Amino acid sequence: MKIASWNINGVKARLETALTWLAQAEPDIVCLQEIKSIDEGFPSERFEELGYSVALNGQKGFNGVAILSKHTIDETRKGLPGDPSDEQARYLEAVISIESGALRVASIYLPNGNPTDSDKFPYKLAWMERLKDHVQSLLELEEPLVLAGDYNVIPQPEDVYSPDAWEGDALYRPESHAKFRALLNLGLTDSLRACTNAPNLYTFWDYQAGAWQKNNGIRIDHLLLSPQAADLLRSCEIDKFARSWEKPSDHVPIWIDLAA
DNA sequence: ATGCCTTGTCGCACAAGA
Repeated sequence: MKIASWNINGVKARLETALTWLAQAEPDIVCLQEIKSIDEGFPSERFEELGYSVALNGQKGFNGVAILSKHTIDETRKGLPGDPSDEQARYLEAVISIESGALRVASIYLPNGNPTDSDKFPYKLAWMERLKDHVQSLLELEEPLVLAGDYNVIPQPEDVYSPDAWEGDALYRPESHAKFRALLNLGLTDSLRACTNAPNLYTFWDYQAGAWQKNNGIRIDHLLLSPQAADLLRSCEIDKFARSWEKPSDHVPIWIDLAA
């Protein structure tokens, strides 16, 4: 069971690139972020032609998350509980039928939070608190759970080309680290770190300043697992090659293989 | 130094991203 996460930075601009990667990588389930489209504008047919069912939580112009699955999607949840006034489309959860039972998957686009002196930073921290509360309730189900997405958090110094350059940034602030650790401390496993402690493994390279050419990357896309999912983890890989393609997203796909 | 790209929006520049 191959499960991927990919911030595609616009589904319309990235459609052919995404289809090419899907045909080649053949993931069972894909969590997409930043589709930048309303549900009605999402080219679902193109993905259905490849055998995927599509679940969406779209938004006009910004944000927007999706889940593609070759297995049946039984139910979905759009948005995190805890703030009815939050209209940003950043969370989608699906229960997917697999041979061994049910697998719960979430596609997460955690707020960036910059600039940190604006209301965007407290929004990020509050969103992380809501995510933690919701995940805590999901863990009580004691089922395989995969929380996949763009977390906009650089977990550790070894996850960034130059920690000094990110000092003070919302992706690297102590408050962001504390919230991310609190989430992990519920009992989640960071898939990549369960498979390797190698430094300088990145999932994002800025379009600007030759970041890709200089390998000035950061690791901010993560697949976090419940204990029942972590027990099934076989491998975790980053498809770095996708960043060198024409018209690339600034993020690349990261995926896990589960023994399920 | 928030820019040096890239995307989407009814755009003829701008916000947002990270």
